[in-house]
Amino acid sequence: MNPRGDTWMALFPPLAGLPEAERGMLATRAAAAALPAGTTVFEPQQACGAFLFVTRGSVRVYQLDQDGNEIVLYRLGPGSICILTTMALLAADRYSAYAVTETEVEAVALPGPTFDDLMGRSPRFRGFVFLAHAERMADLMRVIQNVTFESIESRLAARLLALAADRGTLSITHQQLAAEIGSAREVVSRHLKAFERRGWVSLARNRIEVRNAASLRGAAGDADA
Amino acid sequence: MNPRGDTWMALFPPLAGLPEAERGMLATRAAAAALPAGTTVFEPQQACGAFLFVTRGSVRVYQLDQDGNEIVLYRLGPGSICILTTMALLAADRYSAYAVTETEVEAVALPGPTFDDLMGRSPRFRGFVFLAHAERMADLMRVIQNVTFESIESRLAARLLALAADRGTLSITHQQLAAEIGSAREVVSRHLKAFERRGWVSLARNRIEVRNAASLRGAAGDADA
DNA sequence: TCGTCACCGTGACTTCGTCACAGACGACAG
DNA sequence: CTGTCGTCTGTGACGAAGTCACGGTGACGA
Repeated sequence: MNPRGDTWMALFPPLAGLPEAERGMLATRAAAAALPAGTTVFEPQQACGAFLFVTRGSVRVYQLDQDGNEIVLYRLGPGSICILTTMALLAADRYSAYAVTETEVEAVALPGPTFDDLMGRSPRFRGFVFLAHAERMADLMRVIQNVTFESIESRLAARLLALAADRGTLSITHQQLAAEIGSAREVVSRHLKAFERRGWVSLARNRIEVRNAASLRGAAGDADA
Repeated sequence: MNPRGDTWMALFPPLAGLPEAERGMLATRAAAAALPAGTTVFEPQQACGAFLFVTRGSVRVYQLDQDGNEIVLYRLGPGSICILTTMALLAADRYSAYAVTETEVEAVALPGPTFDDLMGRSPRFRGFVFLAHAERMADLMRVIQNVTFESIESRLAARLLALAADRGTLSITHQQLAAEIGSAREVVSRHLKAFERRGWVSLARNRIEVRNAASLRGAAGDADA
């Protein structure tokens, strides 16, 4: 049923301490699923009825307003669970958030009843779920901190570094970058141009190369934490 | 032990469906507490070790940056639970949020072990807790939506209406109002002056009177949702 | 009555968001 | 190879919002 056995559990350190019986439940009741890049995983007024463990790839969760403005709230990678579907599952509430796969994503789905069973049976599993909720809550609070108190320049620098990771170069448009930090394309373009003039990055269509990460880190300051 | 018996549970509709045994646990294990106005309930690096039901009064939860800038995240009133302490209790995570009582507050505290016991025992109680988490998460997403996409004027109008409720007048400084919406005092002062010129409010030291709620509602637009 | 202190008003300036529009690049068909 | 087309990027102009500096003013106690 699960093509990779229960090895996916290794991606979730808090699950390591679960008793064998509960690991067995996870292994036998969970079903793996693969989603191509660009799949809409979640949007308002429509919920997926399972508890999802992400085992590979990346899911971007973002907010939209009615004019199409966008801001990225957080990303889910291997080892994360989708808290929006959990909320929708258990609290029947509705959010104004969207989630889309950025790459091909593999996830393990736990049926609602099994999830609830585990929540009742296992203090450790409860701790795991609460921890995940706490992390997402912290993500949202970080976003609020950034948009409210940090300058565009520092947020942009921080986000460039985060997205480039150690690859040093990234394929992204200015429009997408603006959506990352909840700003406007023109504003991002101007700041990138300024970064380029200072020799911190090189710009080309759809491509940004980080040339001086140290300076960017300095400009990032406290942004993103 | 609990001076008001278990009548406080009536404030939490989702608890109504709990079996008698679980209501009994809540009634006998929970302890009431009263906090004077201005008490710091929560701040980073320091957690209170219990699960809190607010039964009277109002708690303001807000974020600070290092320069003293402030933004209100949400309020807890009668019928709300304090999710930050829950998180701290179960996930041992730390937040950059502060919580302070705005009025005298009465709360019912459930010891950690009893909370965990109930979480394991009662699917309904789990649903209740998840619903509370979902509501706070929705609050944070609303804050993000507002600070990112809404104008100061609409946010200010919306917040004036929310704070004035139906009393029509409120005692608050421009500085506090700025903290409500995460802006600066001067900006708020200027917009209030504009509102006054339009006859929507009257201003005095420490006092704002709403004179034309309909116009304010119009200006609020989609802010606060 | 006189400081003192918090609160409020205002001008000047910077940063950011919005609008309009002009180039520039890449993919692709003919 | 070349023209076309859609997307991406650059830029000026302007309004909205944040920052800084400073002055006025009302409440309140010494």
